[in-house]
This record gives sequence, structure tokens and C-alpha cells, in this order.
Amino acid sequence: MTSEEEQLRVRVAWLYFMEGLTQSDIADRLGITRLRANRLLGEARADGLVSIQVNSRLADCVTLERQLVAETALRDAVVVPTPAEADQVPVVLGRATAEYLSRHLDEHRVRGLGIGWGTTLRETIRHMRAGSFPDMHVNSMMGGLTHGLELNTFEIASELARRVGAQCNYFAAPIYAGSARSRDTILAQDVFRDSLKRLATNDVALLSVGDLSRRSLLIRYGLPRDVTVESLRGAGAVGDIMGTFLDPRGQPVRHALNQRVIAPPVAMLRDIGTVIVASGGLNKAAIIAAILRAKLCHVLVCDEATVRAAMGLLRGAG
Amino acid sequence: MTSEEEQLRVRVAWLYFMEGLTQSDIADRLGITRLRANRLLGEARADGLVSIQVNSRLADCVTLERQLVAETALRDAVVVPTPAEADQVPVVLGRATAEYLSRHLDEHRVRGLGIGWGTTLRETIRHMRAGSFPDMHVNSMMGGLTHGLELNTFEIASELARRVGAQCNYFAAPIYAGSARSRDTILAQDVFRDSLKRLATNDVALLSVGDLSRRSLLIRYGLPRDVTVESLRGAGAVGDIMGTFLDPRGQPVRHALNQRVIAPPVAMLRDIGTVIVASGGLNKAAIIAAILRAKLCHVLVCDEATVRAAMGLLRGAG
DNA sequence: TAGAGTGTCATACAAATGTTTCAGAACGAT
DNA sequence: ATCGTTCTGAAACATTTGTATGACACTCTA
Repeated sequence: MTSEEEQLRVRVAWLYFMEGLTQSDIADRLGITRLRANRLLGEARADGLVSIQVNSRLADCVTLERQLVAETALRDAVVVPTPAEADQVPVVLGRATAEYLSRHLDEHRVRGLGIGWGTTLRETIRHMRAGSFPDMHVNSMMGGLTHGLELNTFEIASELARRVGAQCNYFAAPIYAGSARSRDTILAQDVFRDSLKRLATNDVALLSVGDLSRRSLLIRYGLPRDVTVESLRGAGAVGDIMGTFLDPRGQPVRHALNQRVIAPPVAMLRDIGTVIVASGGLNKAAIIAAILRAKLCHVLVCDEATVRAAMGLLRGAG
Repeated sequence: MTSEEEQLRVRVAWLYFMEGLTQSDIADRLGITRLRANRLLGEARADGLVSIQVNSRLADCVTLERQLVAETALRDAVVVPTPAEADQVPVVLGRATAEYLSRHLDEHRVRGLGIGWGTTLRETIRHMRAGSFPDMHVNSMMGGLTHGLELNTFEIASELARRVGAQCNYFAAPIYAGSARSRDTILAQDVFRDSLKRLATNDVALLSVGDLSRRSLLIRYGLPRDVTVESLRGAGAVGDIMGTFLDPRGQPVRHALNQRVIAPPVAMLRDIGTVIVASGGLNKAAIIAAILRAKLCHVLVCDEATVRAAMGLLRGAG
């Protein structure tokens, strides 16, 4: 390409993008045809002669979403800016998740919606758009805490059902049984067999993950007295999903507690068309990386800093 | 503007400019109407949320930049093509200045950034890349107009600080005092002494210059009632920098107004490592030539026609 | 509660842009 | 000179974009 050609391209690009002239005007001004101006402009763009930036912090979030989809098995991702106050993370994630889920419900016919538990999900239902899906069932996917915490799974499921005008089914059990044997006994009941079967038919599951820090509600209020965080950590756990503790690769750890959990097995998530995980906060980076590695979800809603940390972990462990 | 609105704008801008979707596709993808997508896109552009650069330069402009650096004391120069519409000059200069300053901030550790005032600087901050320089201070270097013009110095400084993630200090005073005596009284205050001292420690100053024509905002809205343009012209002034009026050699003219200005003295600019002047338009050729003669800045951002005119003046009087 | 003001949407339309097709010009090779 | 290749312009067209209009819902105020 000659230098004159190059200069012409620059001139056209300048007039178009900087001065905002139309291609016709540019053609007139430079004494060329509109077609030529159009072609030059196309070449200029293709050559990277012009570059466009989005000047906003939020743009980085969008970039991260694209990277997540490109580099992991995720089908979709929502990344929001990390709030300055750590305790605001569930709030902003809740909003984002509600927006996402509301649209999903509008656009897809969802008959079964499984739901978990936690502060982020609580915030999510608070921001759900009201709707009317009378033939949809909201199914709670795990038992509640035994302590009378306001965050119990029943309330979350029923409130969500109320908001979106759907039916509601509860999973009426504690999270952990006293022993592996009693867990088996409980799950052998017809009621639970039916429950589990129904849960496997959910079209959508909305879950969050827990970590092993003091911030985790499950750790603080949900663990049986005879189980310590240290023993979980010792078994290689980095966090839990639906009460089952996972190692950094996303596999359930060998720990007695995992034999006592009264909830669907993690593998069941593979039967569900759309698994949405909404969780954030740097303390959850490891467990989030784990579920990404194990491809346990299709959609992730997370905050920017945590996504970066989790992606760092993913890449680091190749 | 709410954060959600912002989020939506960023998303629309991203999909449009980065991924090249059509507005209809974007509307579908985000669940909004095409009209709304179109409007959001317009707002994003108007707000400077997206900025477009032409990466290659016009040979003529590059040549002029070299000549400027060779023939004057300038350390660096940026010359952009003169737009057909005179009122586009601040816009194109703003883009170019933003690009230059953004890069400068990335490449140098800047702790203090002094900033002036005017349409060009306003356009500049609109196109600044978002960044995070929490230990940088943006210091406004001159007081505001007394009329409630939208271009006030506070807004410019704070908006710039917001964009680049820096702190902000204001220079809270009118530009001109009622008399030389009251100016001295005001400047004797501790507040102002401290302000001036801090301004002298700026690593970078971003300023523009004003001329004596009707286009000048300072002339139109900033002059005290008892001062006429004619008297300034009579005193030999060709324009101002930081409210101080200069003669063609770049020396402050002997005029009462120069004793009433509440701003750092022009000589203070010599203490600042990098003084960037961004101004253009043929009416400013004389004052630009003046500051070049007096070596008052290190970097000039200007348009081609004005640079030629200013260099003509320099050589003529050389 | 009425009404002004605001914002949104659907529709329609005008302007700008991107693309295709075809015909001719320029150019080089034979 | 002739042929084929490549580039360009003219024209026509389809798509995209920007804008105007009227209808409607919502909010705020009186």
C-alpha cells in the first residue's frame, strides 16, 4: 500500500469519526466517490486504524463476562463491579441475578425452578420482577438450617413462588443427618424419593456456593456439632454447593459429612438444563473456581474482583 | 443517573462497538426496544462513554509537530487537522488531549495534576480513559466564573478526578477581585497561601489559553464590569492564561486587571514539570505564539491551521 | 383527583450505510 | 494488438440508523 493511500485512509477516518461527516460529504470534500470513501473506511477499520474504547469501569466487567464464556464451559455470565463494602456484594449480586432470572423466565418456558439458599438468593428474590407463571413450580433443593434463622429455605422458596406467581414445593428436612446410615434411612422414604426425582426434572436451578470462612452461614450455623471446619479443610474442601463439600477440582471430598447431607447429589446438576450459580466475594474465589472446573453450572453471576481471582486460580492450575 | 442505566449504556456500547452487533440485535439481546438501544447509544457517545481514536496520523500534522519541537522550546506537540466547523475545534482537541494525558498518566507517576478551565478542557475530560490513581490529586488552578455557567472549574476538576479515580482539590475563589488591594488581602489568607503552595507542587498542569475575541468565554462572561476588552487590547494584551493577560512576547501586560487576578502567577508554571496547553482556533494564534515565545509550556495540543498561523507569527517577529 | 410533565413504545419514514452487479478503464503479459 | 486481470465508478438495492409522531402509562404537583 502506498503512503498516499494510507494518508487518504487516515483522512477519511478522521473526517468520519472525529468530525462526524457523512460518507457522502467526505467523498465530496476529498473528491472521491462515496463508494470509495465507504471502502476506505472499511479498510481503515479492518486494519485497526481506528480503535474504539469504552471508558468505564463497567466495560471491564463486560470484558470479563466474555472471557468467562470463552475460557470456561459457561454458557453465560454476569459480572458486576465489586462494591466497596464487602457486605454489599450479596445485594448487587441479588439485583443482577434477579434481572437475569426474570428475563430467563420471560423468555423460556420454565416448569420447574429449583432454588437453594443464602443471602445472595434472598436478595435475588427481593428484586424479582412480579410475574404470573401459574404452571411453574418452585422447588427448594435443600433442607433448612435447624436454628431458627431468618434465611431458611422454606421462606426463600415460598417468597419466590409468591413473587412470580408460581406453585411451591418444599424440601422438608435438615441439611445433615446424624450419620450416613440415618441419612440413607431418611432418603429411602417415599417422600424424599419423590422429592429428589422431582428435583431432577427442574429446568432451572438457582444456587449459590459457600466457602469455609467465618462469613459462611453454613459454616457458622449449619455444621453439626461433631464436625469442624478444620476437618473439612483437612479433607481438601474449599467450599460447598447444596451442602456437599468440594475440593479445588470440584469433586466431593472424602469426608463423613458428605455422606450425611440430605440434598440432591451434586451429579444431579448435570440433569438440569440451566444451572445458575450466584455467589461472590473474594473468600469464595476458590469454590467458584472449583465449580467452574467441574463444569457444575451453566451461568455464573459474580462480582468483578472475585471473577478475576477465580480465573487466576483456573489458569494457574492450568 | 442510576447505576443500572449506566450498566445498560455500557452494555449497549460494548455490543455495538466491540462486537459489531446491529442496534436491533442489541435490543433483542438486552430485552429493550430498538429505539431505546439507539437512544442509549447516542447518550453514550454524547457522554464520552465511548471514544474513538484514529491511530495513524496525517503526515502534514506529524511534520508540523516535528517543526514545533524543533523550532520552539516545546518538548512535545500534538497537531490535529483543523475541522471544517470552527465549533468542532474544542471537540477534536479534547479527544487528542485526552489521549495524550491518559497516556502520560499511565506512563508517569503523577501525584499532582493541575487543571484549568474552558470548553477544550471540558471535552478533554469527557474522553479521558477510566483509570485508578488513588494517590493522585487533581487540583483546580483557577477560580470559577461568577455567573452560573455550566463550565465551572469545580465541575471540570471533580469530573476529571472521578474519571481517573483520583482525589480532588478546588480553588474556591472568583477569578478577579474587586481591586488589587482586595486581591492581596484574599491571597494573604492561609487557605489561599496553602492552595498556591500546593499548586506549585503539581507534576502536570493542563491549561488552555484565551484570546480577546467574542468567542472567548472569559471575555464574555468573566471580565469584571469595569474592565473593557479595549483597555486590555490597549495595554498590548493578546490573550490570557490562568486569567493573566499577556502581550505578544508572553509577558503579563501592565493592566490593573492583572493585579486583581486570583490565581497562581504565570511564573509559577516554571516550577511545574509538565505544562500542557490545549487550545486551538485561529483567533488564538496570537496568544499561542506568545506563550511559545515565553516558553510557558512544554506540550502544546493545537490544530493545524492555528499552528501554522502561530509559527508564522513567531518567524515573522523572530 | 385532575392535569402537566416525563418517559416509553409502536409505527412510520427519511437518511445514511453497506453490498451487489455490471460496465468500462488501466495495466501488464504475451 | 490482444487477452486476461484488476481496479474503479455508476447504479440499484437491502439494511441499518436516526428521527418524528401519536398513544399510553407513570409521577409529581396543585
